[in-house]
Amino acid sequence: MLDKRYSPKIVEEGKYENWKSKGYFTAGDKSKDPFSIVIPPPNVTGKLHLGHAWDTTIQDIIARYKKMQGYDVLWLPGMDHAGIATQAKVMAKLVDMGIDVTKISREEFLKYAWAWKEEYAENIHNQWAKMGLALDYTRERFTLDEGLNYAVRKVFIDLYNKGLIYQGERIISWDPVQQTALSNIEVIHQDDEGYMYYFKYPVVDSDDYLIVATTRPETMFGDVCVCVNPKDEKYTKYHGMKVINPANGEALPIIADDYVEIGFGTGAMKCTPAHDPNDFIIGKKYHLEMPIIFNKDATMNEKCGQYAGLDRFVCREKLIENIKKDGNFVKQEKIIHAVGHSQRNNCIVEPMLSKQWFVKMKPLAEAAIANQDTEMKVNFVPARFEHTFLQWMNNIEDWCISRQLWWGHRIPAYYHKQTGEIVVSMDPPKDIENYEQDPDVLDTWFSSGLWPFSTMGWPEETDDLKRYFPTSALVTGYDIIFFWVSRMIFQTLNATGKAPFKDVVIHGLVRDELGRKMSKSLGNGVDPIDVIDKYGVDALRYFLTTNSTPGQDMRYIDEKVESSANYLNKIWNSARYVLGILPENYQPKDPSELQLSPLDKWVLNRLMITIQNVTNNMEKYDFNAASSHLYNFVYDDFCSQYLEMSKVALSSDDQNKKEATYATLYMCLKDIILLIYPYTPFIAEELYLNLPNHLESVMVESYPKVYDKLLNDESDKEINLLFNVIKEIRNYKISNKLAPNKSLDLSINLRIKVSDDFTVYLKRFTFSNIKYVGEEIINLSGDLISLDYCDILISNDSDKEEIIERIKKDIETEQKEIERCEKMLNNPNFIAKAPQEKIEQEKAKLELHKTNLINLNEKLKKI
RNA sequence: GGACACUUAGUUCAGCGGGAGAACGCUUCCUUCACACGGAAGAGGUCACAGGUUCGAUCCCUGUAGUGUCCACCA
Repeated sequence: MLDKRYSPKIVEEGKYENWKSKGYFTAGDKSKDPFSIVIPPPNVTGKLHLGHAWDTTIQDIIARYKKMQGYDVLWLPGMDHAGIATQAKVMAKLVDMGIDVTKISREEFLKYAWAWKEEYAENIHNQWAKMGLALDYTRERFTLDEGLNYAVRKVFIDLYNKGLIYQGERIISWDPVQQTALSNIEVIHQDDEGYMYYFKYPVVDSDDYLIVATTRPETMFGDVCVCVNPKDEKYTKYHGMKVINPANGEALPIIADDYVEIGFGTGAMKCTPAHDPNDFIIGKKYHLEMPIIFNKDATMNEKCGQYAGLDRFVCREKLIENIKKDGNFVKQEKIIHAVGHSQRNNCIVEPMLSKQWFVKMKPLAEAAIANQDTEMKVNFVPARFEHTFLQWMNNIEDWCISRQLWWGHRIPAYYHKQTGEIVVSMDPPKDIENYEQDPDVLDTWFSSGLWPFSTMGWPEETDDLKRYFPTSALVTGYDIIFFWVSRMIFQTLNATGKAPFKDVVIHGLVRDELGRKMSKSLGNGVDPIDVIDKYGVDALRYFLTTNSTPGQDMRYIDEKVESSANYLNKIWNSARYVLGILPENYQPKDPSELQLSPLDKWVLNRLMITIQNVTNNMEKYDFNAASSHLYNFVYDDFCSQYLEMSKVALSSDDQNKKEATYATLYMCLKDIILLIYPYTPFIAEELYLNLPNHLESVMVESYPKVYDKLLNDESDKEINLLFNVIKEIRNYKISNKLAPNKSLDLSINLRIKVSDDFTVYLKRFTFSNIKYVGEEIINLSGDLISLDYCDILISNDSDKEEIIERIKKDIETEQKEIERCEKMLNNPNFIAKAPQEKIEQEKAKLELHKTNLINLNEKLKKI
């Protein structure tokens, strides 16, 4: 017997461990069709947040649903080493421990980093278990493990040999805190307040000067020329002359190039090729020098004279002071401009000329774009995110993949100590003592881009690779379409010739109650574990996956989790009731072979429609829509109507009626449990195991099917009428200020055939005394209620005033409806152009409302 | 400067070419035999604004305003 209240803690106890130990999560049943998902590997840097909980629950729902449908489901777990993020955290920890990180060796550091990884991996495992995720742990991978490292090297070497990876000196974004290069998308452009400074650049051998503007005066030490537009008449006379750099007194040539826009700013632009991407292009074009003026920590280097060693921003202030003293300062204006910040530590990044490894993106991007017109097309859900992907692919620049870090995949390039010759190969050169390996590691996203196939053993033709790759679906947030989804697509196409997955299911972000992003600095984050402690994991899962439409953000609202828990309690109690009703050792029977009452037929039809609707929406990954169909069935059809009304049949002596009711109750309850199960596996398992005649676990059940035999709406007319009559009578009592259980005498005129049960139910649920049922009304004195298929005369001797008011109100409503119908039907265009079906509908409505009006008027007369 | 989303009940959100929905909150009534984490009844919305297409628009199209997100090297 179930407890009176659903208590999540008791229900959850031990279930996950049991499922895991029984091997339900392990893929490999060759008799079935495969279905595979790889988890977006979480970073080993911290706790999982609500976003992870959402993302993984969606996957869990898909995995459990597909397994019930008879697929051999592989959901492959794993984690990401998360290069910069992890290295920064480990370094910080070492500093806390009092270790001098400037003296630590690469090998020592990696030892600490691996220990860190072990610790955090355990946290993540615990959280996955709490969430109830059906992950196949026998196939778990880590982006830095040996097999994946092999795949990474293989891809790197292949791309290198194809000429798609090259080493080059280019302007990259430099993170001076981590002291590493970053890729473009690791830089976040933020609108910051700043100043535009205007300085005089005196013209050599002249009293004239040019005015040049800049937001970063400290880069003036790297200036190599001043550019003007050749057509700019203001400056024609200076072509071929030189100006003095007010920062260091050096003479700079004036170069005329139409890159400079006339009329923009002062029309004269300073050019710093080593520290600005545009200036770099000019520098290359004119073969200018490209002096680098920063140290790796973004302090000024020896090229900056008296400013050497200063922080860049301190230098800026001092330099401005000195230029003012020299009389070359013109003005400064406050401006808002986009400044690049490191995604990881928010420091201001510095564009810097640097030798790095790059992936040549154009050919890879073109292949990925072209693939969208083939049968291997990646199907984005919702579809609009395909545009996001294509747009990025169409505008992509080469990808800087080398990072000056230790924690990551070491680049398989070796430099000859004497000749400098580069060898890129899987294994170190034989005479390794003459070589030095590139100290850099690869961007984290380089290895995560291989995740869908590297996890399955590629480049070996493993059984898993053959069976589960390409994967069936991928679930992730829209915020990492660029970082990850796109890269998986072009990397996988390039390495395997196949697209990595069929469907990409994109969800939004979890926000706080006020719609703000959850962040550490705001302190508005919600820990999933706290929510689970309060409401249970099933309520959290249900809340997360049913409260937003696909691709849209969601707010975390505590009350909504609570209401999810209430829903589960409702299901719990309906199950408690049904299980209490069913005879001991009940053997389920096929309802279609029993003598079903109209009520049984009605609810089974509703159930079939519900299964259909839920399944259709599950297929579309629309969990909000799917769940609301089930929700409505549970509350309205099953609990409010069928459960209550079935009590009549159960109290009768008719054994056939009872059997039909048992079978119907059993089927409804079981299917509700199975339909809710992918969302809320713990409570579903608990209830399932309490069902008579159950299998060893809900995890080996199959998904409910629609039985055509049970799908018919014959009984709908009668049952809907019954509900309407009951509702009318209840309303009647309220508007006549009668007690709900007050007995009333009724005379009923029915215009459709109904079963004998009709009056039985009616009596019981309205406490009525039914005097007459037939095709006309006997003459009781009282009030007439007219419905679609029947009229009811209620004897009543209470206050007439209120009744008259009510009838008048009803008449008004009917008149309005008639007016609406007539307006439509009198419109010749409507008759000519609207579909016939619609016209018939309106005609029927008009007739009905007219009849109602006549009846109401009669009623009014009688009073 | 581009792109995408959003604007519907007090709040959070669904929905849809043909009489506006849910949850929470609110009002009234009910401890009745699954559930008071419940039941019954109810109040509450010119579906942002303006045009257009259509027999018919909250829904489709265009524009406007507001909100949010992403992308973008402009000195």
